[in-house]
Amino acid sequence: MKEPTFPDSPLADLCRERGLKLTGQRRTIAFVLSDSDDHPDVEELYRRAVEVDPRISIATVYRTVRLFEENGILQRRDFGGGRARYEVADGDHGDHYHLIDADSGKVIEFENPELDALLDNIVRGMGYDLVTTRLSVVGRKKAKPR
Amino acid sequence: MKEPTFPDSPLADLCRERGLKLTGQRRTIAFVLSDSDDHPDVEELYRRAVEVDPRISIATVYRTVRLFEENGILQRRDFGGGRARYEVADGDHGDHYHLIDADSGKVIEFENPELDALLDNIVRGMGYDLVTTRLSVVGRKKAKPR
DNA sequence: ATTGCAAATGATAATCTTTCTCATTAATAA
DNA sequence: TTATTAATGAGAAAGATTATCATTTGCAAT
Ligand SMILES: [Mn+2]
Ligand SMILES: [Mn+2]
Ligand SMILES: [Zn+2]
Ligand SMILES: [Zn+2]
Repeated sequence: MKEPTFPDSPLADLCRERGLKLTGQRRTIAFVLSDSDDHPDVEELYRRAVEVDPRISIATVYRTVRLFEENGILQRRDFGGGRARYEVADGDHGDHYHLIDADSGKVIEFENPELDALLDNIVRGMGYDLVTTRLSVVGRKKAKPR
Repeated sequence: MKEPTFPDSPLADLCRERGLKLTGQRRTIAFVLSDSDDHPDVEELYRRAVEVDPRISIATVYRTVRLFEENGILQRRDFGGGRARYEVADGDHGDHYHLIDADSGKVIEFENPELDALLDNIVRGMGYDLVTTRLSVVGRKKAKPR
């Protein structure tokens, strides 16, 4: 029974700070997430987690992403493939949006303070406070103008 | 066998124009859709369709919304309740966005040319042509300032 | 108006993602 | 170290959507 050994990730610390029980599986999933800079779905997270510690079930991955999301540790994204995708909340960079390449499916992140402000103003103008923005744009690469 | 009788809807005409076979069921679903000004999901469309003509199955509603969407007659929306919702493409009003009331779930439509332009510019600035914008904002009604 | 045929439909099975159940295991605090 | 309480694993169940296939129907050509 070889316990996998790896350092506690920033997310594992966050988990502890929120008073959540830090189990081996959560430590593993937190490690995998901290190590990712893309937007994996649950199946992909499971694949990565199993590589770190085979003693993990997909049910636990589902449970853990839900728990982390409820605690503001993870953000759930919907890029329209039928499965939820996840990324660390407030990673290095702050709030951001996503551009999806129509042909390759590649996800490109971007920030835009003007967009932040405009959305906030629009919603305020309608008598509401902005709670969540769900925005992704699909684009097709322009042919280089010769 | 009483055939339900109702006029051909604008969507039924569109269906014919695209060369799609205009079956009784499609005529009914088109009628129901033309008659709706909200964002029904498939179950709700089925309920409304059955009221017009009981000889219809939910499988056909699923097939028809897919067909209509593939042919640009309908737009599919995702407001995050797990089921797809539909509305007529290019109805009376042009492109628009959706504000969802966080407490009631009510969907409020809005247009904003400045937002249209900004998104277009952002995407273009990243070397892409804008194909689709998927945007909905969740907001909470502001307490009236006393 | 009839006929023929490809396409659509109804009923239901299958699929896919996510959640639930429950017996077993493990994390934390005393 | 032990006791307690929550988490886990494996698989069943749920919910939405698509697929299957025998039967029906729209419609174009007679
Ligand atoms: Mn920003
Ligand atoms: Mn979705
Ligand atoms: Zn991102
Ligand atoms: Zn709308």
